[in-house]
Amino acid sequence: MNNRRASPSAAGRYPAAGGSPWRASRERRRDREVKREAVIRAAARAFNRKGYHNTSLDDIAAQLAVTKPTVYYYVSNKEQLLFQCFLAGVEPIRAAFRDVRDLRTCARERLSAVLRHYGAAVASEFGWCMVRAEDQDLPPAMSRHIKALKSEIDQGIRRLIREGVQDGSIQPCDPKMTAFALAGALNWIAHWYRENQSLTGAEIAAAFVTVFEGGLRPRSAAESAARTPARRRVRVAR
Amino acid sequence: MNNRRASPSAAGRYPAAGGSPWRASRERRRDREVKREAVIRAAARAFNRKGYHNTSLDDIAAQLAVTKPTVYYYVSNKEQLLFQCFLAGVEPIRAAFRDVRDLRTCARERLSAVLRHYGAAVASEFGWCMVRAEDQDLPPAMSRHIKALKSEIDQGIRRLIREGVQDGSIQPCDPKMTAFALAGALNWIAHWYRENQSLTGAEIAAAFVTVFEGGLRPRSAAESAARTPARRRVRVAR
DNA sequence: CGACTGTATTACCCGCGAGTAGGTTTTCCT
DNA sequence: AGGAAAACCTACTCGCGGGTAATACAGTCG
Repeated sequence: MNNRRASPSAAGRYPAAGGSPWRASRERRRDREVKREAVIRAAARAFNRKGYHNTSLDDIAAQLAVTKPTVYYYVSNKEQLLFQCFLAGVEPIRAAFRDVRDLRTCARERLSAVLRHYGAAVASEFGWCMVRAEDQDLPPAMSRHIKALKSEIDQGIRRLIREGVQDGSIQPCDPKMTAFALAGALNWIAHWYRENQSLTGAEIAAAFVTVFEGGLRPRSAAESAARTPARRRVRVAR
Repeated sequence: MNNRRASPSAAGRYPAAGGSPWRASRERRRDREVKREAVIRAAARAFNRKGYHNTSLDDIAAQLAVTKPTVYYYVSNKEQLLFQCFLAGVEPIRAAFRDVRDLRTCARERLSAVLRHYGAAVASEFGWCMVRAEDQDLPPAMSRHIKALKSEIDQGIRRLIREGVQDGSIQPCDPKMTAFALAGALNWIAHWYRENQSLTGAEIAAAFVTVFEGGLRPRSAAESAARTPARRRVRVAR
């Protein structure tokens, strides 16, 4: 009765699937790339739902209404599969950095733009894989590659922060720690966000950016008042 | 040559261990609780290093210089082990909420205090387990328990935020999103922090709190200047 | 039509690791 | 001393899941 891991279809049965290039019509056409991408996407969704280790290749195959060897026909192994999901996840973020490079706005605004795209990417179907692809699960070569890409993004954020401090659009701060805080908050979205939620990834990212930019401490007029807050009643009820 | 998962000692060999109640001297004394806690701690460290699924009970046993059945003598199964690590991880956070409850300072300062403890807990040896214990890896009962505790903490943060907005010590904001952002940034520490790093968990948490409180946008005098930043040279070199 | 290529399947192998049965040694108690 | 209980070990079982060998079928091209 404990089916938190294996889907009931794990071994043997291969039931109907969602939207896949195979579906009911038993066409055996020649759209290699399309099908390969469908495999990656199905894997990403499964990893997202149940985690990498709790997802078998049988599960993924079942999602697509095919058998396990078919999956292996399109991808060499499970690690490769995770790796591809990762790449699909980071690409939009790298694109965000490129898009923002030529903007003439202050660094803080460029950073905000990147963070919004970042957040949207993390909430995407590849978000889980991008954010949580553990290097311990992958062979050294892939692990290095992933680390390099992650580092590139981290450095990009730090640089924008440094530029912001220089052009005066960002409060002086430690770029490293600040980058960790920002990226961490956004990465964590992958842990709790599920599709068909009230907010889209972009909206969440926007809300986060507002928090980051403004900070918790009130600004301007209200500030001095808050410095000496009303003596609070200890042990508030409820 | 690919030893990213299995330690060389996985099957058969049980080499010497670090600090454990067993060590070389073959004492078979009656300190049940001490040893049980040692098992939990060893598991936490292993999970932290290699992840839950890449850690076998043989690994944990080897860390303690005992055999797998000995581990089972102190804990019923692997899931229970992860669960215990989780509990050990959350407890300090719950304590932080209790400690702060009677403070007479403004809500923002109470929140900051909680967040500092929170960050320190995440960077502790149980941090990984607390933060990343996936409900998909655990039986429904444990999963529910974990979710309840996590929710309790989330609600605690939201409440402090609401109180802060009310007493004027925190900028008006959406408590839910703000709580997610704060907790996310701190939780993420578990992904990159390793012991014997330059900063302690508490220091990192303090740095984060500073970022959160102040926000990215400059305050006071500098602010108006930053509103119309110097036209930046597009395509900055390097 | 028949051979060839690309696509998918059935039916397997096999190792790893969770979990256990049952025996052995140590310590404690009377 | 001697027996019971606690602590620990050797030596297994067994299923899950990654991966593969061999095969069947479907289009395509000569």
